[in-house]
Amino acid sequence: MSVRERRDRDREHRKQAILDAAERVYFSKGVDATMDDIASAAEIAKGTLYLYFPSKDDLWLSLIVRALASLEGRFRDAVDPADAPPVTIRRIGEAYVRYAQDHANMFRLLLDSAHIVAHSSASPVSLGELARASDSLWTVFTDTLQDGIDRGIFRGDIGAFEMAIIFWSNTTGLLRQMGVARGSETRRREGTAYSFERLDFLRLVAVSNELLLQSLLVKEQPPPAATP
Amino acid sequence: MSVRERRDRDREHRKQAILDAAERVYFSKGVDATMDDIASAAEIAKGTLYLYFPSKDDLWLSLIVRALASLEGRFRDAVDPADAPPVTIRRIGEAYVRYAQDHANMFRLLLDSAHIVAHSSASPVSLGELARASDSLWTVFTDTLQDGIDRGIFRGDIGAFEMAIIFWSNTTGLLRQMGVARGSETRRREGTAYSFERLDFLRLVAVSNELLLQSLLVKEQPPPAATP
Amino acid sequence: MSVRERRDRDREHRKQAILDAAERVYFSKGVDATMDDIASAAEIAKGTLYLYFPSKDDLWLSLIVRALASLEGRFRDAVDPADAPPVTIRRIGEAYVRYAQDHANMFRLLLDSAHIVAHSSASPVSLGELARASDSLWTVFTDTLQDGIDRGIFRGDIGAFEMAIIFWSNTTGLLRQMGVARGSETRRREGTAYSFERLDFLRLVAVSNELLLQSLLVKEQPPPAATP
Amino acid sequence: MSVRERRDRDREHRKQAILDAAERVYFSKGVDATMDDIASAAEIAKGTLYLYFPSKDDLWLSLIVRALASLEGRFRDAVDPADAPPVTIRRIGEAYVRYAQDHANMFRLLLDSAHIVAHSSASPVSLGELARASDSLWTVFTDTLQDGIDRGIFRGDIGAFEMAIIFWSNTTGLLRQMGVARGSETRRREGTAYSFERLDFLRLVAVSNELLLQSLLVKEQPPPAATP
DNA sequence: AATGAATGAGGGTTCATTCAT
DNA sequence: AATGAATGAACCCTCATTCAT
Repeated sequence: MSVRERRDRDREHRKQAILDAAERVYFSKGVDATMDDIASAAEIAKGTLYLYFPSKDDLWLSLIVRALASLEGRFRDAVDPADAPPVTIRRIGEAYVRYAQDHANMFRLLLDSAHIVAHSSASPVSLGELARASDSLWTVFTDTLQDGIDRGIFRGDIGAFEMAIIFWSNTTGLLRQMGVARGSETRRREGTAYSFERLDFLRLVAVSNELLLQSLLVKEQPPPAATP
Repeated sequence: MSVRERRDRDREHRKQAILDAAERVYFSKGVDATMDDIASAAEIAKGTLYLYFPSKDDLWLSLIVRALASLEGRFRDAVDPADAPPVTIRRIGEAYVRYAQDHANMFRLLLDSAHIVAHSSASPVSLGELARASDSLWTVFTDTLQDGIDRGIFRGDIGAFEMAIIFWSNTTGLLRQMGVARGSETRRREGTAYSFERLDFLRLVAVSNELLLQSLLVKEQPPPAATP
Repeated sequence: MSVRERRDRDREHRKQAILDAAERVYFSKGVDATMDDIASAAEIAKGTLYLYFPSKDDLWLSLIVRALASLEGRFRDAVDPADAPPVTIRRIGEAYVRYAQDHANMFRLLLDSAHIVAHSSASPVSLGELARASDSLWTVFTDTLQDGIDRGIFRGDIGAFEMAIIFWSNTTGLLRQMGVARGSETRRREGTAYSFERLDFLRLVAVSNELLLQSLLVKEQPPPAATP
Repeated sequence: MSVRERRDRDREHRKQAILDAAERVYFSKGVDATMDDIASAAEIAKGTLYLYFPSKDDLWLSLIVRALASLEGRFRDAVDPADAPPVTIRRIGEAYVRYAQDHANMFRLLLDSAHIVAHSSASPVSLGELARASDSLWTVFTDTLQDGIDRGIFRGDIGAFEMAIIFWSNTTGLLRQMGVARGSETRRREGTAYSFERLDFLRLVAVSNELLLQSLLVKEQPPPAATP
């Protein structure tokens, strides 16, 4: 049994090492990176890749799953049961932004993931893992929101999952634009009228999330007379 | 002179017909569609494509430009100078959502456009056209917002362009998730805990944009007499 | 009849104009020039080319024929019946060298002609014209040499045609090397030990032809006493 | 270490086998032979070619380099230090002619090489190898001539390299004409007045080289007593 | 388990030639 | 006669995947 476990652990180490290499390669070449690129970055033979991943698409998917898991870790670290739900939501939002900054390439991969998945012919197994990782990530978020609803802090007329999507989409949308802006900084050829790159996206994220958050709070009922 | 004009018009018709074909092909095969695919969809020889577009990348870019232009048309139709700025913003938002529904494939193309541009080696000419189309689109939006700021209806502490980005990112982020959900409806293999596809994204868009809008309005109504 | 003649002359003019264009294009692009290149240099439509030449190969062949004819003109101009054969031979040699200098591109074409002919699928008609032009050119040379042999000035143990080939090959070989050298001047990347380009090829031509010429002369038996 | 050596040797064998195939293909199709032609002649897949040569141009260049090296081998075999320089020059000339006869297709390749190089976009590495092979070949020739000059056997007023070029051009020019003649034998459609193909080119080479050689010898025999 | 040589199906692009106007 | 849009057969090269060692 121990032999079997040992083997499994070694195998897992190898897989992770390959994914590390794939991550580095993704950074410089994006999804167009070839299996040769990955193999040489991992310092193994190309054929060996196929001993650990059934296909290129599955390899990318595994990398996405890993990125989702690490993002989820950040989310979980941001959650403190002692905090009030709105505070936790802010913390998660900040954790997301920090992740996007700290792991710019993995964040880029997550942004690309829908695209990658859509064009991939990965195995059902990998797709299932992806779905599970994705669900698990959303859970952190929705649990907090649901808690807030249950405790009467957030409005009850919008579902927790709907709220989660609003926050997620807003933040991701902004961070994505930020990436586009970054890209255009270096690739720019002709001037455009608007300068994306001078905007302070991170402030925008904070501001817009705060706006959303305020709107989702149950308005503290002011003393009866005060309301018109 | 008439001959020349006639030829130009025919040529433009052909280009549009090719772009129509490319649009259909994009719908089924995405950016990985080949020139062969496009040619046969357009019912012309592959070589003919190169009489109208210098390269595959340029063809995609032209398609993106066309999509941006048609979206801009929708935006402009939604603008009525008689409306108050907040109303116009709502109208534009609704127009965007309708566009995403009516032209799902073109909307998907717009979502992919950053990705496409990033990986393209299109001619500077095409890239310039894209930049122009993009600017032109943003102008509709920012002009309205700026007008609202100037008239004291929107807060003055956030720039019109920043506001535009907030709205754009929020709406686009949600619509993108909606696309992901749609996609997973057909590709789904294993159940996920959350059912994206049952959400009413369009209501989410309306709700979240309304939240943002309310937060951007100048709250305090000046004393009645002060308003001209 | 006059109408017919007129038409023929016009047609010939057109052909020459096209060949002029082809010559210019050949100068800049070599044999890889496309029919589009030639058509646009000639300021006519591509299809029109096919009204004057049955194929691209035939067009190149016609150009070669024209180059041979013009070289032959130079040769004939160099011949003065009053001159002694050795003088004429020198004159022809000089004319050849001058032609190579004055019409570098046409000379290059002649050097390439064997290559072009070998890979061409030109019509028998064009090939026949080429053969005739080539024969005609050689005639100028061989007639002179034969005359010299008949008059006892040149050795009788080598045929006139053989002599012609010796001169031709020697001169052409040197001029060809000169072209290679020229080319390498601009294309050079790494130093080679020998510097072709510093050689005075034209002097080499003169020297080596003179050597050959001297060797072909019947040694004037010196009057026993007078010559040292 | 032995494994590595073994692999290197195998690899070299493969390269040579591919070049052998390319040589055969060149014989029948010239430079226009396609990679498909070469691959099927070598009985390997097309993609495999690219494991051994970075591009088609590089493959042709390698073939040229190999031809130059084998010609150089012939030259070196022809050189016997015991021979007097004029004898060595004759031997080299004969070796050249024999090479042109024994390896007609490789000789044709060498004749085409300037053309090929001019139109190639081969890697600097390949171009460098070509330059080195070319230099090395010329060295055999020029060393002998220089030796003759130093020993007072050849005239001192013409450089060794210039002499080499004279011989080379003369011989190559004749052999080239011979090739043209050969070619026309098979491709001939209409009779030409002169029958190249009946000429004894090899005798012409010998004769003309002898003429050149005689002219380069220092004529005046020093007074009998002075010679050692 | 690991290797890396070999495969071969495409993909984008070019261009000589044709043909309807 | 002249046009130039359209054709489609090639061509070079790439790269995910396989398989003998």
